[in-house]
Amino acid sequence: MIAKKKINIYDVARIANVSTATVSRVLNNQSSVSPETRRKVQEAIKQLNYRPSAIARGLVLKHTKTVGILATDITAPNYARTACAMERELFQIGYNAILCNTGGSIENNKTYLQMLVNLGVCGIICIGSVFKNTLQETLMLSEFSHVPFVLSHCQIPADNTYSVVIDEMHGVQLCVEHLKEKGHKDILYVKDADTYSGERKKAAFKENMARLGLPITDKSIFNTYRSFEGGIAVVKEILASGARFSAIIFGDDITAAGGLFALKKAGYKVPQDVAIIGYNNSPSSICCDPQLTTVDNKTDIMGNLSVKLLQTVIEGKETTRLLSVTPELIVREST
Amino acid sequence: MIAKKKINIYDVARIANVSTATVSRVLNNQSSVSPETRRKVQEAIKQLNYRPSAIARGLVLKHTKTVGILATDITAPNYARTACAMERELFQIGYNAILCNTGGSIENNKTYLQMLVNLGVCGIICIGSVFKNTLQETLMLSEFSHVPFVLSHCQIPADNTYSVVIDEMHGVQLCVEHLKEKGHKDILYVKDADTYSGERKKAAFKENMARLGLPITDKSIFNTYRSFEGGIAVVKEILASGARFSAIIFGDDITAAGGLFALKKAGYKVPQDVAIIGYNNSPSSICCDPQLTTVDNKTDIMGNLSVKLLQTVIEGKETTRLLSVTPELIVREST
DNA sequence: TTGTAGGCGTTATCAG
DNA sequence: CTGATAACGCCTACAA
Repeated sequence: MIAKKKINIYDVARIANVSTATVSRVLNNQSSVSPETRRKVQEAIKQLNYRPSAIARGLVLKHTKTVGILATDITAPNYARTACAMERELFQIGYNAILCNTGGSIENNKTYLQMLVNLGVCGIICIGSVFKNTLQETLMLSEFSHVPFVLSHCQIPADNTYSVVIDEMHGVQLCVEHLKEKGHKDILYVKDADTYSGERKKAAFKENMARLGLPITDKSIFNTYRSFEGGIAVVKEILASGARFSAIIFGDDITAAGGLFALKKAGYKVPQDVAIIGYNNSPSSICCDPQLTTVDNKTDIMGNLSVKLLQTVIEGKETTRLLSVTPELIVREST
Repeated sequence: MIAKKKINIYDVARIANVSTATVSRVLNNQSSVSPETRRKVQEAIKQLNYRPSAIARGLVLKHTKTVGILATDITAPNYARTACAMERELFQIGYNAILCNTGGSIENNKTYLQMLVNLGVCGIICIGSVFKNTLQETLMLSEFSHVPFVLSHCQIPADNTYSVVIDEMHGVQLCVEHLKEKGHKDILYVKDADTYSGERKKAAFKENMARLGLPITDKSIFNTYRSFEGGIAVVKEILASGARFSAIIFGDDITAAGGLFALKKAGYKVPQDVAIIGYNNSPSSICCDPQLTTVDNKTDIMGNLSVKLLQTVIEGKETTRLLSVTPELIVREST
């Protein structure tokens, strides 16, 4: 196949017998062009199957119609769902999404940020509280001061950042309250992520246990890493520790699934002997037997709101700096 | 914060006391520049914290250093993992990935393709056989003929396409053989996707059943939609149909998980009464009780190879049009 | 309403 | 080895 020369605005102008300025006007549908001329131009465009180059346009406008989405790990179901929702929404309003999977290293984060800016993004959305540190130091750089940031699940004090967060402390509160209603007293919490959000959930656990007059000791909180194996490991640790418990809240469904596995192997019946709650309402939570009670993080809403927020900022309108979404407890068989 | 003027190549040239041409040379580290000059320029770059504009560069080079990744649904674990692997690999070799979640509509697909081309991508990777139809008709358009396509899980006859596929027929073969070894005769297959790949898996099932002398009737194959609910529904249908079976192969883990759920509710013991095999080795497969035997699709390898292939094509080197990867059976508790 | 022309930030071609 | 300078494709005053 012969590589045809890329058609440009001059070709269209020539065919339509007008100037490039006029073509540009109908492209960006400005008012000041007569219906007749407009028609001619549109015809030429269609005939040549012309598409304006986003790059050339970007060069003069100082930005391309794109926004960058930074996530540490698209493989995590709730990040994936959030990113998906954002992407969909962005597409609707005519933006391209550049989805980046940073892997979490602070060096990578910076590089990606730099790349995005060089590509002329109109804004950047970061999913997850992992970005707190990177952003904290990076956003001070003047090169980033002109691009608006929307942080999903994270807040930092900088002029050009806007946040939409989920009230995870409330999510944990729901868990504790639910378990108390079910008659549980000895509740354990498994923290499975060393992030800002992980800390907040843990804090919420302590707070609410205290508030409801439930016992909290130095054997009430255990740590592990977010994964099926991490869940197994922490349950072994719990069992070995001799801690009393009739219920465990895990930081994520996949960790809970591992924990459930280990508990069953150890001869415990769930929920009769011990109740279990996961977090994030992932596909895995429904595959467990018993199916996991969990907290839904409203990924779609988070995604949509993030994009809406960014849009109003890009358009220069006045808006709030912070939006907060309320999670929901999904009660299933494990409690 | 005062929005500082974006620093450009002229600023650097001025500070370093050379021409922009020279700056450009050190930027792209061409050989023909004296060590002393190079040093001066690099110093100026660092001093000003200068970053070349990818857009301006793109305008003259006719491409930005980016590649587009098209996927129908990042929410599906194995697409997510594949995309992740690609992204990582791409980043390594200095490319930006523009990850697009098309949702599967043929219209969307086209729009995305167009967007990517307008953004000056160096290549496009499509994940999934869903793109077969879109691409079939779209790639004939001359506007796409200059950009190389790498199709993951898909093949179409066009000059500028290269494929890396997984031998899914072999995957199904492994399932059937494994089941036969375990003494099963009455094996059912559940097709849960109306894609090219879905068809191939079904075909492979028939082929291998016949080859191994196992019975195949009009009640050997059932259809549903890929999801937990789809799995439940199809098992109900199977039960109602009166089909004989001692094992079921599902098109995906999540569907298998639903099927497992329904089977257990109906009083079947797995794997004693009926064996179950899933597909894709997703996190869900490990959360099931019993844990699912499944087929690993080698997402990392698929991702890496796709990128490597694209890279050699972009670099204009000679290469194969087709790469095939072999899946692996992961035997767990459900068989 | 329409056209002319300059500029956006790089790279690449040619001279020196 | 280095420096002018013309593209690249589009937008936008400024003029007509």
